[in-house]
Amino acid sequence: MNKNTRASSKDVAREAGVSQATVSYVLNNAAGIKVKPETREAVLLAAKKLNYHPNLIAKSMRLKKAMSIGIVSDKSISSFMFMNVLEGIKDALIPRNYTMTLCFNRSQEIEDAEHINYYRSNRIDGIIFAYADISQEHIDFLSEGNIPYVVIHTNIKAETKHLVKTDMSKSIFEAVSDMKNKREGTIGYMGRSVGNKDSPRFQGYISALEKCNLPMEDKLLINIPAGEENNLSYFDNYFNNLGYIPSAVLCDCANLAFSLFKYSAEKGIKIPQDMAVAAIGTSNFAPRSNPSLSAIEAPLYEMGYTGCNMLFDVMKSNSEGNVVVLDWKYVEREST
Amino acid sequence: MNKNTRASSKDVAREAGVSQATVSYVLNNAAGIKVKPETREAVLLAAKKLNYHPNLIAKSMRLKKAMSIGIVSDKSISSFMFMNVLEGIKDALIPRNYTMTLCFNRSQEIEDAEHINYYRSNRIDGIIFAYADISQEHIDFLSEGNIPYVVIHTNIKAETKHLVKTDMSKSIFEAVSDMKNKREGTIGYMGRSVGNKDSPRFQGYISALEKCNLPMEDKLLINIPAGEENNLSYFDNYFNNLGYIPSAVLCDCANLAFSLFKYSAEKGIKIPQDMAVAAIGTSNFAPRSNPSLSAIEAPLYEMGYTGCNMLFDVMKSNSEGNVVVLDWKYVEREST
DNA sequence: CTGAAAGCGCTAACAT
DNA sequence: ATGTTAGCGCTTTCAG
Repeated sequence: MNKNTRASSKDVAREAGVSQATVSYVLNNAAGIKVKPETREAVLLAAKKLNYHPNLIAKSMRLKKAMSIGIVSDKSISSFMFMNVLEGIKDALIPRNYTMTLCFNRSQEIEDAEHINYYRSNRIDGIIFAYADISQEHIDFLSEGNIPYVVIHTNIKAETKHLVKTDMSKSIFEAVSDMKNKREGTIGYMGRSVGNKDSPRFQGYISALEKCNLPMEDKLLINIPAGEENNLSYFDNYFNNLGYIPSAVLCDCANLAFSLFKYSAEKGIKIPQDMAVAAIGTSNFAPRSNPSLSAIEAPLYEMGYTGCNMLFDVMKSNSEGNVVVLDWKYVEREST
Repeated sequence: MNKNTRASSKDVAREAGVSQATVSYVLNNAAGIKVKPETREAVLLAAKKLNYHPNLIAKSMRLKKAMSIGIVSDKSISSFMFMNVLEGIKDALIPRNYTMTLCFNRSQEIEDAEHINYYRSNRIDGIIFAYADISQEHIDFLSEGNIPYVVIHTNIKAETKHLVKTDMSKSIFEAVSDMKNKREGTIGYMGRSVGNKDSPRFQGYISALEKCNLPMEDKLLINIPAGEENNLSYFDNYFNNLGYIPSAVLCDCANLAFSLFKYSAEKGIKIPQDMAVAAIGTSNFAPRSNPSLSAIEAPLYEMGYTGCNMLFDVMKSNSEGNVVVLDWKYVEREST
């Protein structure tokens, strides 16, 4: 394991009594090359005996590939989301024996950005922007420079040809109809997105109600501003104003639902018997709350996996462009 | 910028009318080598003209260094902490032109761990465990294998020779005496660590009280279990039981303090005029709350920076071992 | 002060 | 079916 005593493919060749080329053929399972079984065995044995690990820098050099991709993210991303996307990327990387190089985006100048530098100096073969804030200007720069990249984001403003984005309308519909099927009644909605024409969450709720032939009234809505998720008095107002307990409530983020759980426990409202609760949003706590939270969740892992595979397409064929839309998932748990 | 038309140092040499060696000397500011100013100029000009970026894979190969270090972390780490540690690592990496390779720790077998593989195949020169759960067995494996590593952690159980850890006692004392100096009275403590002999937070509070000659009573303490930070009824109990508003309260995590802010606002308790509040713990929200939160914070950036520099020592000299203890910092804001 | 040349460890024509 | 060999782009002795 000592750095200067590591075995090279030459050593393996000598040990196995074959040429270096044969070692390479065997160890890489080179396509279209036939190797006698006993030769193969000998090579494999020698490699094991010498504890041989191919030097990837040398391979990289020869192949003119960095065998690594750069990951650019945003400082503010939650680690839960980041890690899940990364897991997906990772699984797409493993079969290709690629690594992830973390890039920091500190410079204002695109030219000086770390990922650009890394690409130019052959340290990475392509770039994934995972939930990173990326400007149109930046994207254009990459396109013009022929730098392989993919953007993974749930709602990106800039126009880009290589994109993995998401759609939550189907899964909101799924959640709403699930709740409707389980108990007749009305379905309320709470959160910061109430009334917001541009919010896919709120709009998803509205059109789900329509499709399900459920009544839509202002009383069923309550706007709870960001940061007020833990303020239980909003719930008092909501139920007092409504005058009854609706059969279900959809929250536009998970924390709001957890807060509602607490309120309900205090008031003796049983979930899901008296009222079902579902949330739109991804949280690592959803499976562990009491009751566990049924939620409409971003396909984080798939976004990473798909995005990474897409990047390899771009790197290989210089793909013209590809926009993939992944559906969010309705994950049914105890609260509905 | 196109991959197959990138200029090499050979191209620069030809353009400048010098040899490849001279290009290398100039671009690396090779120590002990004198180059005529006009030659240097010519090289620099040619490099700029051809938009030359040295191929780091080739450099890596020649130098027999991967020029990257592996980062191993824990899935559960908060992104705020992770990112801050990473920033520190990054700043230690930049002057050395090193990159960060992200490692996932999925395998149960140490032998198969990604960072071990990466090291053996020359993809990384060393490993930083940043807030990662690492077993004694694992550390011993690294030591025996002579694999350069450093552990960065606030409280690690395993014994390790290359460690950056922290101490919060001084800064807790600082916070307590600051609050005492500002207003006479008693200083309470709340949180999950109350009564815990092994908690550096609670113990830090206890010994700070002693040093400051402040009274210590059970009534000044309240145990608020994890997950109950938003349950304001604990505060009711606390103040009712105590019978008065203490001059200050120390919370053992930031979220608890934010909750206390909310409670105080409802009850008309002015912070810091009626009661000062400080917290032990790192939160990105502390500077932005209302009032902003005085807090005892982990030196995240410094931990990363110090740990990374330490790793380079290990890689260079095979350092025998080094344990650095960094102090937490008392950051005074509006709430005290 | 600068150049020629070797060589890092690997892969892939090409030759046998 | 396997071996020979050139060469990826760089750094660095060694010569001049």
